Amino acid sequence: MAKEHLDPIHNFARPGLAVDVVLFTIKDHDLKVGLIKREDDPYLGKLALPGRFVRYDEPIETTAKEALKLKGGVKPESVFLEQLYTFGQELKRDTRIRTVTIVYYGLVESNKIDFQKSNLLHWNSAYDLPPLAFDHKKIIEYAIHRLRKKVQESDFAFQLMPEEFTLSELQKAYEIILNEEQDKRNFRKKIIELHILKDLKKKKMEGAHRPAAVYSFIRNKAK
Amino acid sequence: MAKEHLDPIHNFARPGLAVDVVLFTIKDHDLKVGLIKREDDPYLGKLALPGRFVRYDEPIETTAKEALKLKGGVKPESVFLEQLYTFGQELKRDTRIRTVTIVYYGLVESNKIDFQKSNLLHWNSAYDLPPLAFDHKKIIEYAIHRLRKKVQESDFAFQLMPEEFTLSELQKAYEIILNEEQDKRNFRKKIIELHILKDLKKKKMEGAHRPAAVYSFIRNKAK
DNA sequence: TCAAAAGTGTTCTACCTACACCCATGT
DNA sequence: ACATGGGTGTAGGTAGAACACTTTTGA
Repeated sequence: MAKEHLDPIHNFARPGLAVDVVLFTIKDHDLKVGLIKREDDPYLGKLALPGRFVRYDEPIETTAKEALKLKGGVKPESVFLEQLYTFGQELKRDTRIRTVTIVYYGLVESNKIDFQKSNLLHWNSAYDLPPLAFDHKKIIEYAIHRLRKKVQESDFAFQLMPEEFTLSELQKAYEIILNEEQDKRNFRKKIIELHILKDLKKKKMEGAHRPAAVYSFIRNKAK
Repeated sequence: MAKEHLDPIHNFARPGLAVDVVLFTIKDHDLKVGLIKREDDPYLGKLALPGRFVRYDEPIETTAKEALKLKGGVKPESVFLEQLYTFGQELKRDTRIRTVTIVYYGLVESNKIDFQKSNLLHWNSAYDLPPLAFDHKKIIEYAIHRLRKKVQESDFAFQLMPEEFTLSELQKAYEIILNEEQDKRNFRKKIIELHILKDLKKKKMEGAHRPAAVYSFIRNKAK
């Protein structure tokens, strides 16, 4: 077979390749997503997902972590990250240059975020979004969908819990993500049977009511 | 904020961006995957997934379809296609150039393939793969995993059934994909309750046994 | 003693699994 | 009449959903 069957990779322009990150946390009893204010055209001044172009020698997950660090002021080590989807259908997404975007979504525990210093990210409710740049609103909605699926079929909600917590606190996190109330008894039954909790034999005294048992997770990595 | 915060998209080399396709069909009571023989280094002569570099103005799904057409000799209209994952961690995947690969997987009904003329694709058993180029073996295994999940939680196996078929034929397709036997009564109960089959009120006479009822699918697109 | 959240079991239902025999045909 | 695949129902187990009262504390 002759040369004309080769991909002429050196002979045509390559699209730009970017990574955007949908970063979630739970704060003020709400699911928040970290957004930046764009400083460039197009969509100058609009809120957008933090992102970054993929450098030539950079693994794409590294690009995602760099975007978190540089655009979001968040330490990547404290973030659970998973690839969501790659968007490259709508050629008009970025008017500067034709760009394909690999989107990751992530979870951070809210007390790992410096809400004072890191004024880079605007933490907006994921359930009440203003108009965003590009198709980022659709992307966030898709990320919520995947996050819910993941929470329901695995045991990784602990990504956004502190080291020690009570069952009621864990239940609240589930309720915020799933956006619906959970039955207390069924919830506890389900969680206990996962055998991922360690009873710390401590009580959390808080308020004028019976103190709650304190737990930690046995393992510290999502499966 | 000043210029140094801009992504210097014009100031650094972009990675190459490619699409590979894992194309499945069922033939000879086996799950087959369509592979091409590489005509370039690296891995010259090895079998690999059909793929193509993304052109500057080409939506990525179009790239996948072009790869099917040009590298595989398969009409894209007859293929169900879904994005699988984007691989861009291992920088040594392609020794010519640093490349990120968006992988799609697809299903074709086997009688839409011209096995004579289309000698471009080698239809290898997905369950007994020879050594392949790059990390394509791992990718195919991941695609099988997703295919099984998709088949179990949706009703899209009809993507690889002909227009008219019997319940036993459909069951065989499921068994090949899931790689395990299904109970005949339970299988029929499940399928009937999906209400996606139309009884064509015909009988398929074949062999020395009771003739089978012939069905078609009510809708013709995967959800 | 009251308010407020923690903690705890049982029943019902829906779905999945396992399993065995008769039916219609060609030879 | 027999071999071959087509076609059918029931019983048991499991997982999830609904549901209400007692306990422990601080004020």
